[in-house]
Amino acid sequence: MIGDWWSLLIVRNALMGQRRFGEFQKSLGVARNILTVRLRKLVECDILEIAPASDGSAYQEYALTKKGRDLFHVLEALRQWGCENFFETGEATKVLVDRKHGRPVKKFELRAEDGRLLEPEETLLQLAPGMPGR
Amino acid sequence: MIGDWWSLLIVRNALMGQRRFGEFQKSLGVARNILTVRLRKLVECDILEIAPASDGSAYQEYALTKKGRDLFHVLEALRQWGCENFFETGEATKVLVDRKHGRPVKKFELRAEDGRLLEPEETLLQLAPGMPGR
DNA sequence: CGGTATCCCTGAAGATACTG
DNA sequence: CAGTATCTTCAGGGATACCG
Repeated sequence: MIGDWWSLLIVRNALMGQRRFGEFQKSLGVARNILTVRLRKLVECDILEIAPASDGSAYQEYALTKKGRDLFHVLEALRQWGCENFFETGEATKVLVDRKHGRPVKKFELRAEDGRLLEPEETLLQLAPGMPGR
Repeated sequence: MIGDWWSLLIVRNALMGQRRFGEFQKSLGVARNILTVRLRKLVECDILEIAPASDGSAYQEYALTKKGRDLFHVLEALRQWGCENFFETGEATKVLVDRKHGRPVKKFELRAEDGRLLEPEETLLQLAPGMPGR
């Protein structure tokens, strides 16, 4: 249900308060057709539910259900794992391996678009260009 | 690092005590070439490390590092999420949606190969045919 | 704004044969 | 037993055009 590229990121952003199609689309940079399918699947799985727009506009919103909010613990465990194991030494590096043979290619640091090295707490939101979840 | 189809399942099985190439291969049913690449990547990421075979055979084993063992918390959060949200009512169902449009196709139950309905604690090991992790 | 429909491409995974 | 090399398939994702 949440093993694909985007679903867990959508849930994460929903936990941060996002509710609208356009919010998810812009914050994640996901293609709109994909987002449509992911949102529908999450609704079908009872992780999100459709709610009337809170701002009175004609559109709908996507709200987390209990099952969806419960995923916080998974996200939090993942976040902690990342923080403890990749930032305690101060190095925010990412391992790159050759896709075919799994051999190391290079390691690079996670930097913001302005070149600044990212702090741990930022990396949940700001990821390297080309990675999902920006 | 662990977002692909197999890596987290390999770590899970490693947490259950598996250490050998062949053990992972048989228990997960993953293609051997893929397993090679995944194991190498996990080693490169410092989640697994290569150790001499404990049984004295000429081969090596894959042992979890601290970073790898720390993933237990992620797996455990995931397991609990699954148990609480999909088994508290007694129904072990899986949602199937159309890949292209995300619309519901059908729901089916998780059954063992003999047709018996699976208990929650079994589903971490026994998944429906066609799913990874068997 | 919030989608839907269509086309295309890539890369993840599988099958299979071979090897030390 | 534990891989490696090669080929193939296919689902996931992206781009784009269109719509109410």
